[in-house]
Amino acid sequence: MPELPEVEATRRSFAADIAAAQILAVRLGKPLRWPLGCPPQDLVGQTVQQVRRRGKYLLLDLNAGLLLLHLGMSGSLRFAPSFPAPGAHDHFDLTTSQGTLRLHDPRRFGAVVAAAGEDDPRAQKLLGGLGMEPLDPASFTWERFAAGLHASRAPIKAVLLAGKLVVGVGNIYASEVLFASRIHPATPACAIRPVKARRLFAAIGQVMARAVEQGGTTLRDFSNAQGMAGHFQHAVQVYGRAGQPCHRCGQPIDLLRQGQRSTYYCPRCQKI
DNA sequence: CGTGGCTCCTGTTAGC
DNA sequence: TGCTAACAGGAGCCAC
Repeated sequence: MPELPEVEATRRSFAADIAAAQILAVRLGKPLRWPLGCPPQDLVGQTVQQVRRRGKYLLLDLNAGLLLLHLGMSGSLRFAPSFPAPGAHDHFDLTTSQGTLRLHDPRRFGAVVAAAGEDDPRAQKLLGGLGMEPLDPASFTWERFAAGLHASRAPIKAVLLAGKLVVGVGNIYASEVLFASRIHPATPACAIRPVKARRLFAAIGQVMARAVEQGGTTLRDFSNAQGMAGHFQHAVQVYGRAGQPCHRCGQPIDLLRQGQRSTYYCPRCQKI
């Protein structure tokens, strides 16, 4: 579910509400992808200073540490004054003086990890190799992007998903930005012509920004921490549209599988 | 070292 | 209707 726009929409939907809140209790459900890494009691009494995002990770800055949250494939957060008893897929509750943050994650690919700070090896292991932030002009520059493309012979779709060059682009948005820039998903990154590379660079920034404005994409069940669905699914051009006509040329959208993931593209508009 | 494949887990859907 | 298999929005790890 959650790619950068969904994670950012989630962040914005509760960051102000939880700021300066004191942690009163921590409840863990079934194991997530990684263990929390400290006794839950160690978090009690700490204060949540702010909520940041790095790639698809949410970073809760505590007065004496850092809490990293990842929503994996099926995770979602909710922030509310109180909750009913936890259901089978509610695996983490952070009760604070200003409300409770609850992680719901049926597939449990998500994670909550405590670290001393961003330089803590536990945090570095997760954040260390991450690429540029597409919504941050200071980070996401054409020069670095072009150099990154030049350095890889892997299919551009795989390069986008890997998150080493640019973060936050998942399976939905990879299809969308490649369609927007008219690049075939299997094109080796280093073989993309400058004109198309320029278009891709621009499309990543624009599509991600637009999707955040729209509150993310709700294909099935995504909602932000206030329970509100996103709207970007109405702007989706190719993802999930196999067999339906291309919005640009009318040709049926096709689907190809790359590394167990499907990519949607227009065979006429997106040539290698 | 770069690259591609496998894997974790559970719910939903397509197909017989 | 019921069973089975394929597939799903992520990404670390392991072999080549």
